[in-house]
Amino acid sequence: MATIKDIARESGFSVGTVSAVLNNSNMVSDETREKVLSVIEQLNYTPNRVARNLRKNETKTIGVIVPDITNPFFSQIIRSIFNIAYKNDYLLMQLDSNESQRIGEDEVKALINQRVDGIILIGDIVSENFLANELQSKNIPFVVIERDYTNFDGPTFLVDTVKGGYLATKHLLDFGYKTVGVISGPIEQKSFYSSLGRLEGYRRALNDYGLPFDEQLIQQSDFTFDGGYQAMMKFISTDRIPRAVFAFNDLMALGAVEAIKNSGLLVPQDVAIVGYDDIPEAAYSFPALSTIRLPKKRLGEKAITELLDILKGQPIERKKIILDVDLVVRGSSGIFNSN
Amino acid sequence: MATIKDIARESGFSVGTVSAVLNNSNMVSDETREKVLSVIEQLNYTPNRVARNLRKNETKTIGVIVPDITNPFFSQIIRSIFNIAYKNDYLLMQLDSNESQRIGEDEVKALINQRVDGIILIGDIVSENFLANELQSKNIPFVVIERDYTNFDGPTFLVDTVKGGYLATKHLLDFGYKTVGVISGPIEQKSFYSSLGRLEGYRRALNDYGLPFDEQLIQQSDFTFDGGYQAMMKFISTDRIPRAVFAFNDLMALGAVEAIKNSGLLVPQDVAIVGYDDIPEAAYSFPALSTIRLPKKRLGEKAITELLDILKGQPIERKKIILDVDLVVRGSSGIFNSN
DNA sequence: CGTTGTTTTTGAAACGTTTCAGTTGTTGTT
DNA sequence: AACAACAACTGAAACGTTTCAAAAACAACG
Repeated sequence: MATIKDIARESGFSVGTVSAVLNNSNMVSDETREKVLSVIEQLNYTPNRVARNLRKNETKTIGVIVPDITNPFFSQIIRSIFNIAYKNDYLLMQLDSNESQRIGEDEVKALINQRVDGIILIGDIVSENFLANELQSKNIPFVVIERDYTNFDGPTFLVDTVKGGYLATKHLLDFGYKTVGVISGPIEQKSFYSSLGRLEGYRRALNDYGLPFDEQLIQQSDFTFDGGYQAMMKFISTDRIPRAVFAFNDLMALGAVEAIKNSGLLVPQDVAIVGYDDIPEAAYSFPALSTIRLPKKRLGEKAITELLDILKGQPIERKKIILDVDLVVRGSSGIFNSN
Repeated sequence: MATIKDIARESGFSVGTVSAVLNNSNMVSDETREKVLSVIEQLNYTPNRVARNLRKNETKTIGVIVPDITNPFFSQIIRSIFNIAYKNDYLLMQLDSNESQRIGEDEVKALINQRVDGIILIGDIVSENFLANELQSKNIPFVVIERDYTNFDGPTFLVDTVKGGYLATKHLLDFGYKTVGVISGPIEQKSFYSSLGRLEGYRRALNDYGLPFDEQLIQQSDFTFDGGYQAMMKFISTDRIPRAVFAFNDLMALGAVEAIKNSGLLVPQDVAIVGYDDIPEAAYSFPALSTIRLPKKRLGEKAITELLDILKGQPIERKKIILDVDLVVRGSSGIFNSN
């Protein structure tokens, strides 16, 4: 492959001049520029990014890690990140942590070795400690999406999960249901944005309607289809099946619907269901799933825009951005009133 | 960040020796190795990949381009590629061509500038010409998945689309249906693997059952949910609605199901449906969709394995690998017999 | 026709590695 | 004690750019 030296030799100018042409420096005469460009054309030369990267100490590359690239929720975020990055002449190095923190931390190290210019962590990729020691203290530019680290106050992009929980619950209560079952994800401190927040919203809605919080109505599950199925089955095996159920993600909601159907019951006539995430499946399932829609695209856009700003040298603002959510009403929550 | 020179200075050895330690050369004494490693540990040194890349003229990076990263079909392939690449110390540079050949070709150029070690093209990313002039003639190592270029006989990984079409059609014919409608994608030469092949399988099945091919029963569409909906509506507005329909992908099949339901008809009682791809939605929809399953994971694994072999210096075999498909029977094709 | 100022071009250093010919040190053999 | 053989280490070149001080070329002026 032709190098800048070949261009210099063939065109009769020095490498410095050729480089100036390549970088549109205005310190080069039009005549020279023409000549150099024509030789470049002729030799089909394209600059070696690796060499440039070494010299400029930047790679025009951003690392992105998600827990599961197969999950449409993440791939939609990634797509919006990619589009903006690409427009700004950045490419994405994209890794999948397989939902494992160990792998995730390994991957962050690999990205640092590669000298990516910045990193975007989506979801639960690394531990608080790792974040502090390997990322913050080493001054690696990075932003976080959909994970709220207690001791990190840098750029974080979240979604109003409490409001989401509130909206979903209120929607069901508005039909007149007096008890609303919950199929939650794992409940631990670190998962505030996936479970605790939604649960808080649920409590507030109950409270606003003067209804009591009943521990019995909470089934803890694991965010999978099967998990949702099992959890719903537990409800069904009970003497008092909740007539309305709020599942903390769509996959579990779909599992719950399946369980209801298999038990000879109808959605929403016997049990009304609301999910969370608005994955594409929600629209195709039958009955189509009422759910909470997150601004996935905007989440990605905000995050990459912020990261690019940081890379441009803008000081890092300590901030957590919380985006709004809304309710999407479809068939699964129906209009049946229990009064 | 510490460099190899810092390690050399601190440990009292030369850069050459430090480098030898880093590369596990056996030309260094155990004692020296220990000392060097301890300094590395102490200074928290990690080698700069960019510099190494420049010197070794390799980047340990593979570029992957898909038409739409949001499509689970592609993201599943990518995941299997990623896993194997990562195990072999390669990272993925992943781009999305937005279904546009112009963008796809642009992206390939960007990857070449970045000096990725190899490229994987999934689906219809670049034109035949571009493939020949920018990839083949420049000796860039690459493999192709799910696109059959007529003039390219290098490593290509396909799926037996004719068999897929045959299986889907035969499945419907086995219920006793005498006419099977088709909702195809765009029919053009380049799209052999998406439409023409399936159509060929369809014809063969009809033929085996002594049934005539009827042009009227083919609705050309565009692989989207809406397209499937519209196409089915056209069938329905006809005097003779086909009692069985084979849609060339699951998205169109789901759209068709929606159209049928909205017309007050039932699946599969009134119209039986078979799709193609086996996307996750197929399992969650109601009724769950019978479809043709492609070995997505194996497709990715075979492709990346081959590419890695090429990068290891193995001669490029001129070959097209065609993987097998199978039929997944679910509710949408039912067991209703029209006899 | 010198002087000054401005524009354009040059040449070499630098980025952080790997590689390899050459040097030094050690051990063994005669 | 001289030499050979081998092991361990060194030092500098090389990878292909960008950057920048310095040189060269040109223009304008008195």
